[in-house]
Amino acid sequence: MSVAEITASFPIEAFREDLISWYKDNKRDLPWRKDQDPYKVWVSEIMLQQTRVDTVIPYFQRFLAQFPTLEHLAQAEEEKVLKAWEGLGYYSRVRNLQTAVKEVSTSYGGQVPSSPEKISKLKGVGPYTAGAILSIAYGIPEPAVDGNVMRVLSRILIVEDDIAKAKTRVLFETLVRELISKEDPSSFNQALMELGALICTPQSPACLLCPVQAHCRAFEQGRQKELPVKVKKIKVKTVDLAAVLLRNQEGRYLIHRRPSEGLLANLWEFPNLPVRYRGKDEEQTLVSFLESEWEVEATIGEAISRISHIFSHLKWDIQLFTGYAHTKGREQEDLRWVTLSEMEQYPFSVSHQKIIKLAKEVE
DNA sequence: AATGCGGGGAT
DNA sequence: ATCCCAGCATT
Repeated sequence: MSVAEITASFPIEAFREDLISWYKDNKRDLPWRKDQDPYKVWVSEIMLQQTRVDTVIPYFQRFLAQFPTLEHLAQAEEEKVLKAWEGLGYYSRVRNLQTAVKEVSTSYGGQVPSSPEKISKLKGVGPYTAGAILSIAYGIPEPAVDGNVMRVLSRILIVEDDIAKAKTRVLFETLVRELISKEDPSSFNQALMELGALICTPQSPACLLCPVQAHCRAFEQGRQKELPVKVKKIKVKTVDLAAVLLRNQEGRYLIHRRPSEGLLANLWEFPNLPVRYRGKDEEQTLVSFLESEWEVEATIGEAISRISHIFSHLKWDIQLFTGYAHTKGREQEDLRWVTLSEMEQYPFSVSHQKIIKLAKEVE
């Protein structure tokens, strides 16, 4: 959806007023809200990156006591600065902050720049932090889109783009440029974040207490819990497997039916097993496995292929061997010796279909 | 467009 | 356990 489509028929002015007046009445009394000193705003915004307000408060107070001005921080020993950050995490934040503060001291005469272009060049100042400092310290109507803002606006306007994607943040920045109060951009930006922190929370938003409930499309449709859309990134784990194309004297191949539950349930496959370390005697592991599992005596030949197969949540890396079976092994419902043409009747997963294809090429 | 980077609170 | 937090730099 385009920005124009999203904001069509949205009562921008009423939304602004309801949001900002709620903010002014309900905002928390936080230590970095005592004045608009750009240095203090800056420090607070860096500390608040991926870090909760309650965690930041004591760090902010100690840090400002120790480094009360930009010049104090610029001239401090890095080790002292790191010590002040100890336990807060993401330590590159504070090393970048000191680098940037030194830059401001030498290149800008100690004045934190007030243009988007210049402030964005400072180390550690990304799109969010730039907008936050510009709007809060200088009253400049720039968007400051963080996780709160994307959550709140995705619900109010029903934006279904995946907020994990980088370009979605750009979409929200464009939206905020339309919505933001030109009279009080500081309150507007902070109000969106405050709303996200206090009312429009991730799991169970307190819609009945929400000052902009009347403007919220998600609430109207009862969809607030579906938003924002965020595709969870699953760390794809690689599983190394050794498999064997096992042939007997009749030219038949051994296949096995997978368990009735779990991954690829009831599909057929070639004998295989996970190997802990790639290259560590897969052959002998296969021989032992075939013997103990199915009483098949086998000789493993050469590795003929490497098959990679990606699932949604894991990746198989299969090393395929040829093999010759001396015995038939235990008769089982889930174990069969079949010819290549008979094999066509059995369901295989794609990764094992790749093995069939290889078998046909070998024959 | 992904990934690494810290640590902790809420559910 | 999992999510997510006033994100950014690097690749």
